[in-house]
Amino acid sequence: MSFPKKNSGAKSSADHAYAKLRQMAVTYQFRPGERLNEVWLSKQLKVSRTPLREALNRLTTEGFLRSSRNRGFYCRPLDAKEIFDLYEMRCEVEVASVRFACARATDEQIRELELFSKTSGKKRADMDVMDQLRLDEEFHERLATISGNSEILRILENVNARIQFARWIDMEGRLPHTDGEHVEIIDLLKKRDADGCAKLMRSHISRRLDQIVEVIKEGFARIYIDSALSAAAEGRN
Amino acid sequence: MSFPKKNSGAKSSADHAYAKLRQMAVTYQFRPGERLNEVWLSKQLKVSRTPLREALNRLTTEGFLRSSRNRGFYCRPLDAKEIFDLYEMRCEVEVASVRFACARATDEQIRELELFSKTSGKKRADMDVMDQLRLDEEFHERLATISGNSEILRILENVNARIQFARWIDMEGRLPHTDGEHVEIIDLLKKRDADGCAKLMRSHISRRLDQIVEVIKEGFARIYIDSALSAAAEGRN
DNA sequence: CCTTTTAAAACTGTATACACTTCTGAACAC
DNA sequence: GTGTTCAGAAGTGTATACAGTTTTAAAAGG
Repeated sequence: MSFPKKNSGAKSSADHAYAKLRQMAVTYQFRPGERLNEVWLSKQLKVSRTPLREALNRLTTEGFLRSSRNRGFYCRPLDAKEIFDLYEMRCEVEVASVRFACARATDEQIRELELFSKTSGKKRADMDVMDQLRLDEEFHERLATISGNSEILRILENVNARIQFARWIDMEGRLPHTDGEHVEIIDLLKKRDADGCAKLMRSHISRRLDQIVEVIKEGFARIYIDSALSAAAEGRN
Repeated sequence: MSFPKKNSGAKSSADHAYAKLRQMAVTYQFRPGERLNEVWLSKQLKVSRTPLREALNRLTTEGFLRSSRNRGFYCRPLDAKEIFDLYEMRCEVEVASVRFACARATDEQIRELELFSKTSGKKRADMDVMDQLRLDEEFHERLATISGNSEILRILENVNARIQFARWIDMEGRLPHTDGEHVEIIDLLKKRDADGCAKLMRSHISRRLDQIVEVIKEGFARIYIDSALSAAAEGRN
């Protein structure tokens, strides 16, 4: 019974293209619904169409792109309903995550999480919004890790990436009391208070759910106005 | 703003390969850890390696296969921990699903679900275990549909497929009182009793969670004994 | 015997060629 | 002007060729 060993560190063309395209898709550097030209992209990324299409296919099954027969790949729409569904999903996954962590994380693991939270709390002051957001994502993904359920982590990573743009819009200006809530969660984790954790997590996440339509509107403005400006600056169009 | 239209009905080579391979992977027609030879598979499925690899990649990101650089694709292991995580995940997703359905499904949608449940309850008697299992999956996926959250349905479809083999093993012999529980759920749905629904669903799903290790053992036996027999019958090996 | 070496075979990852579909825009009809 | 037709351009889906890696198995050495 020979199970093949894990991948080595070397990065294939397909992985390279995947990483780059994912970053672009997550941040809506493609406009919603925009068709992606494979030949053009393969020139940009300096890979041939075969590994490029591998990356595009992967991103499609992960929900970052869409595809249509004989019409290729295009950017996912910026859809309020979809973002709403993802927020709801995230809420449920996170509640489960923190409950399982209460039941299963070791004291050591909780201490590590606390250390991470404190360290990042200090760095936070001189960071831009996107970096702060990524720090928050990492906190929650570490929590999911110590929940002991790999599938929860898997889903959470996907959902977080797909709502990142909306959260980024939402966070700008209105700087969050994220840190305080993370401290509270850790305190309840230490006490192994699953119900308390769950309740706090639910309110933490679902608080801004009703703002989504507004956020999406602002999101469209960012995508179309910003990219129109930068396109003009680059002399395109 | 031109959003490309949805796919037509015609099936591409890649889709054909995907459907076939998914079926094989779900039911462990590949042995856990077994390497998949692309040239051999492409001959079997009568498609070239390009669409074949597209299908293999998709199945990998969906969790049905694994891959390793320069060593290609191989069957996912039959891993008790993974199945356990998936069962846990399913439980949380289903509880969320039925709660949302309580809050959002129309009376008409609930009636349709009830009709489906009654119809399939009658057919059940003269069906084999796998078909009964698929009927149960369809009930839960219809429920997820009327929960109104597309992401919940998306996850549930993936999880159900990935635990199908384990559930199939688990169901054989011990024929389930699934129908009765579905009726109960529908009754509580009609009363819009979200807490009742959630509680019932949780017990419905998590009941057999502690049996998983046994199920996996039996699963290995099926895979290796059955396929050894069929291989012998075919004169292979 | 068993281990090590190593050269050929097999296989994967990527590039490229080609067939078929969709898109574009000019010519034409009204 | 507006709408229609249709041929060429552009683009996607698939097959195939090729380069580099891994596997195999036979030979060599202990």
